[in-house]
Amino acid sequence: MRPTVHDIAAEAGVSLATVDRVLNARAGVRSETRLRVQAAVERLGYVRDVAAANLAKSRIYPIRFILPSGDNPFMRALEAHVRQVGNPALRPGGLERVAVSLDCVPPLDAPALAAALIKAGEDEPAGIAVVAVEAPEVAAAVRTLQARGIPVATLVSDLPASGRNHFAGIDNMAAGRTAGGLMRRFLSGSRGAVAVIAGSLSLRDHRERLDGFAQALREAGEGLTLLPVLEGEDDPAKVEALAKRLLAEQPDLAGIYSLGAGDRGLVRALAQTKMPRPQAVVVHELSDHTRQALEEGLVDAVLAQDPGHIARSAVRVLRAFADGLVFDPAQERIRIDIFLKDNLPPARQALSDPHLPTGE
Amino acid sequence: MRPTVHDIAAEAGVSLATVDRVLNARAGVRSETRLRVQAAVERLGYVRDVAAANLAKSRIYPIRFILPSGDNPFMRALEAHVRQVGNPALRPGGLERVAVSLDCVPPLDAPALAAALIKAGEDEPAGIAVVAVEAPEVAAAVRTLQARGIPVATLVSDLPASGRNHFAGIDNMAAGRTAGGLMRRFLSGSRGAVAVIAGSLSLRDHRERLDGFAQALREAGEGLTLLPVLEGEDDPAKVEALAKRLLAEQPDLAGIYSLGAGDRGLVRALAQTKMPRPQAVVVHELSDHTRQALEEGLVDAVLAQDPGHIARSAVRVLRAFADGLVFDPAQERIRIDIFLKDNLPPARQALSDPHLPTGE
DNA sequence: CTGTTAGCGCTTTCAT
DNA sequence: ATGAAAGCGCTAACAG
Repeated sequence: MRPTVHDIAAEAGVSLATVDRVLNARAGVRSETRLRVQAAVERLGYVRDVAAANLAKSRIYPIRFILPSGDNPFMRALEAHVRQVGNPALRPGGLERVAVSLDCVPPLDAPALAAALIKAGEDEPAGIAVVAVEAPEVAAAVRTLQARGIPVATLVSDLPASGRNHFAGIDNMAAGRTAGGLMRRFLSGSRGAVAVIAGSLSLRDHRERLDGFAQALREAGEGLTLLPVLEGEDDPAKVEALAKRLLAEQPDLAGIYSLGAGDRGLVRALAQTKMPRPQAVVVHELSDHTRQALEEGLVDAVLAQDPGHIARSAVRVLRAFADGLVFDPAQERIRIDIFLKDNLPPARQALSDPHLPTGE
Repeated sequence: MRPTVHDIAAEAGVSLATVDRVLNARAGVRSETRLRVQAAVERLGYVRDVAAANLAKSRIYPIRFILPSGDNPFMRALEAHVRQVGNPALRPGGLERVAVSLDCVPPLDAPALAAALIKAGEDEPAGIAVVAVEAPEVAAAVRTLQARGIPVATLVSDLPASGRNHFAGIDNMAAGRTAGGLMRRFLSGSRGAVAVIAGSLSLRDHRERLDGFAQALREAGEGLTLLPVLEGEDDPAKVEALAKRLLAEQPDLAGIYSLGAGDRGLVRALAQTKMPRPQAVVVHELSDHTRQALEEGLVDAVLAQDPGHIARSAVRVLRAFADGLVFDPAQERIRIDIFLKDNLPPARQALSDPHLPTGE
């Protein structure tokens, strides 16, 4: 059996309450006593049972998520996962004692986001997770929250200047480089123009992907020229218009890298065009549309990040920060997933059947 | 507040003990009473607090892992992660109440594996996780365990015929297809021979990868011919010898797919050869050697599965089976990771610093 | 500064 | 067939 507070109380010759005070670094213990307790902890190799502690505290962790509204499929998938993480009926035994609430604000609207952050902090949640827009007022809001002792994690798009506690998302520079590397190999030897369609360069993730991609393509040094970036504001209609023009007016178009959302529009343009299609098309995030486009060969690779992992990870990490505990960075690293036609995951999975207890 | 057993006892007009009996499907409750309790559960939307239940039961889950011994770097990495999952000091608040023990048996030795399985089942563990070898005696051992009520999960290499409760590993057929798809694109247009180096075809994962690869290459229909499979027994020295012969005697060698272990040998052969190197080399699993080979351009892509994820997932799933609980299949799906030079994860990460509690 | 005591939500004797 | 009461490991009043 693992040692308990009782064991270390006995070992140190003090009461439970004193042990608890030392363990939780509360004031009001003579330093000599504290040392005795700490020695006992060391000697017995005591490790706190966090589940029991939380039970005793009746502690629940209120965690607020702030996501962009709108019909970006990735964000809607993230929202669905966030709601699921917060539902105890859906994950008994899992991430417990968390009360998740969720707020959506219009995308790309920094003042609205900053206001939502401040409001989210008002009732002292255990942590706040937010898809950031890179703007001074947002960074200021994050700093204000942290000053009030509320841990903040950015999701998907980072805001390092704010000093946020954690970023749950992929390394977007690496993602851009990966896209560039794939494009180069898919285009091996051929010459031509490569287009990039972004959502908005005021999103840090989009800027970083662009930088990484440009870098990888430059290194290629081959006959590939990078066209000026197009911004489609993650809007399928705008992206479609941009892509149509591109296909019509750029006869030597060899590749397209779509690093934001709105791929529905791109896919439509590709499906309808009468011009020869570019040899390599790389997009971001798995959705019904991109999945189908991959299967049909309209798209050659999808770079993705797992929204379920992001939601769970954000909760775990914020909880760890709230409690002053360690977490495992390897487990919380969000992978850059590369999907080809051949390794597409099954479309959608529900919870496993409950395995009835033996006896029924 | 979520309803507790007290609430449902009051609602149903019975005592705590009776509620507990119904909740745990234990005998000795009149069916009329049972119905009353179940109705109360429904009405109040009661969900059991698993953490509290485990605390009350003082339950710990003894889980046994059986892995192949030897110097296969992937298996050693898996072993390291398994040991970490079982160490409460390393993951406070995480996967708690699990006592992991680990046993290694010689690779590819079915009788030894079967014996180890039977032995592992002797003291009634909560679950057993095993890297399977496909052999009748192993399947029989697994069935014996299950007949005794012990859930079994296979890791990495599956054994579906045994009726194991769960498989924690990638879809190896899809992995093979993915390798084939990459190879085709990397070789776009060129003609030549493609070699496959496996470990042993008595490992189901190796056979499945081979099948998927062959299938993808056939579909390609281009000028690529698949050479007869080589078996290197996952041994670097043997793999090196095979690869050297291949490089020397196959002048039109366009690609190599190494789907087992022993890649150290392959990398050495590639580094030392004076012949032109094949245009595309795809291997499995990230290790110091394959990572470096990727960075140096000796290898073009690494397919991988995350050993940390496999270890954690196996424990979560076995625990869910032991308790008759649901789990989230999407969370437990092991991804086929594709690593290129550009999206290599950082080499190694330790636990995050403990965030000291406020007040100290 | 330190100790006693009553619970957190659930399970488990032991009575009835 | 059902209930009362103690206790899992920890925290939180409230006394001293």
